[in-house]
Amino acid sequence: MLRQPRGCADCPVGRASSVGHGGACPFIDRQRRAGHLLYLEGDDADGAWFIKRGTVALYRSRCGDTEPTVRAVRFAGAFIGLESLVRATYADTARAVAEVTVCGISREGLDHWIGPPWSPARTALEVTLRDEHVDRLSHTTGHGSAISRVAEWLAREGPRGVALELPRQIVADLLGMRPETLSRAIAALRDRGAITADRTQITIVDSDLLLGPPNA
Amino acid sequence: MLRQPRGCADCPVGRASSVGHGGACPFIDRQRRAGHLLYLEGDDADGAWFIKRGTVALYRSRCGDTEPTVRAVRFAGAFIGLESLVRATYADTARAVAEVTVCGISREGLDHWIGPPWSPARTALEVTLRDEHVDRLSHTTGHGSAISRVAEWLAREGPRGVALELPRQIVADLLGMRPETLSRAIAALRDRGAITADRTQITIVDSDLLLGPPNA
DNA sequence: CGCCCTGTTGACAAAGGTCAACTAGCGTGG
DNA sequence: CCACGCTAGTTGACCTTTGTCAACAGGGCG
Repeated sequence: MLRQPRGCADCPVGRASSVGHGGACPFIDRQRRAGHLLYLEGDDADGAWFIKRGTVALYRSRCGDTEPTVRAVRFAGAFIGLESLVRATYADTARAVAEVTVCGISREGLDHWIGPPWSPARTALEVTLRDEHVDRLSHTTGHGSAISRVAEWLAREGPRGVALELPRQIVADLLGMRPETLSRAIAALRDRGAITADRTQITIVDSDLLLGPPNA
Repeated sequence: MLRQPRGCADCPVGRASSVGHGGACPFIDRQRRAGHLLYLEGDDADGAWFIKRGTVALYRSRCGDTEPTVRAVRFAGAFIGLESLVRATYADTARAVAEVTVCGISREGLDHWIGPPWSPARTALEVTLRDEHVDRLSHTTGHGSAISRVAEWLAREGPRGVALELPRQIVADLLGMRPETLSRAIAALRDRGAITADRTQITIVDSDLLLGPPNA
């Protein structure tokens, strides 16, 4: 049996690993200083962390253009990097806000720890992680003009046909704007030649023009 | 063995329930018409659904004041109401956007299906659901003035001491505003007498004044 | 002790919210 | 089957809010 750091029997991860009842926790704890970069958005998602002490900020950049903004903060008791289970790359950049203690595990270790594929809990976890991820994409937090948010959303959801089915009121809510503003943004993209749109459907004509010129 | 609807062997939930290998899926499928209310924010969270066909919109109201807005949309293959595992009440109102087929399960059934407490996958799922929920609270999507968003955030996070530890830049990102705007909002709340604040810490003086008069 | 970084304050501009009028499409009922 | 009315969406005008740019101040760390 591995020597476990003190307190692991009280830690949710330790408990789930039967620490104190003959089990060994596969997570390895480390100290990181304030500002330490845990992982970078877009890097290979090769592991996850459990935060034992301290605070971690999750940054995400919008479409690669501007500098990333904080999309969430994680405190002691949270996991970060769990997208390793369902994605090839990290969805965020994780940085320690203050000094932290994090317990890390490799992707393989995580895969093994979580248990067999198609167990109910793992299935629910994976579906939740995937949904959470696409939510975040829509939810480009206010930053960016209404037109660019609509354009990014269309570029992402258009191919899946979603734009055709959802009422404008719901789309406006998702993008954090008023129906009137959405209508104007759609009109602007139509004038730009990127889409054709009437009040019942939207078709992407030119993907380059969609995201291309915010300055036109 | 229960009779399973066709296609359950291909459904993630069915697979996780070993349908086709002697298992029975505890979820029961139902048809619901467009606009059907599946559950209401604040109601007892007494079960979850898996969306087999169609689209469901999740609405959430801000602090009870205005009418709810759509915070997310769930498509076929998603779960809704999984917060039954970690919360006493539903966090959102779920409404069918178009005609849907949803497979429902009671809270007890879900608890049993997900497997024993303190299994690794269930632990990770529960932590993820809880974090997702608090994220959503911060993430009051743009709607509402800067001052009211800051006030709600302070009212929620202040007691936990979070406001004291996070740098303003991060708080501003979380609330979807610029640091300058955050600073002005804090100054306005200080002038209102709701808080005392200098550049290193914030103390709530009068909770009523915080959320109370948006018209003052 | 001084520099740098974070936060604050001010003035201005622009983006988006609000209110109102109008139109198209759809469902309902005669 | 057609007409009516309702709801969702569009467009216009105006105004508030917030973002932007710039200068400044306080605190912490070297």
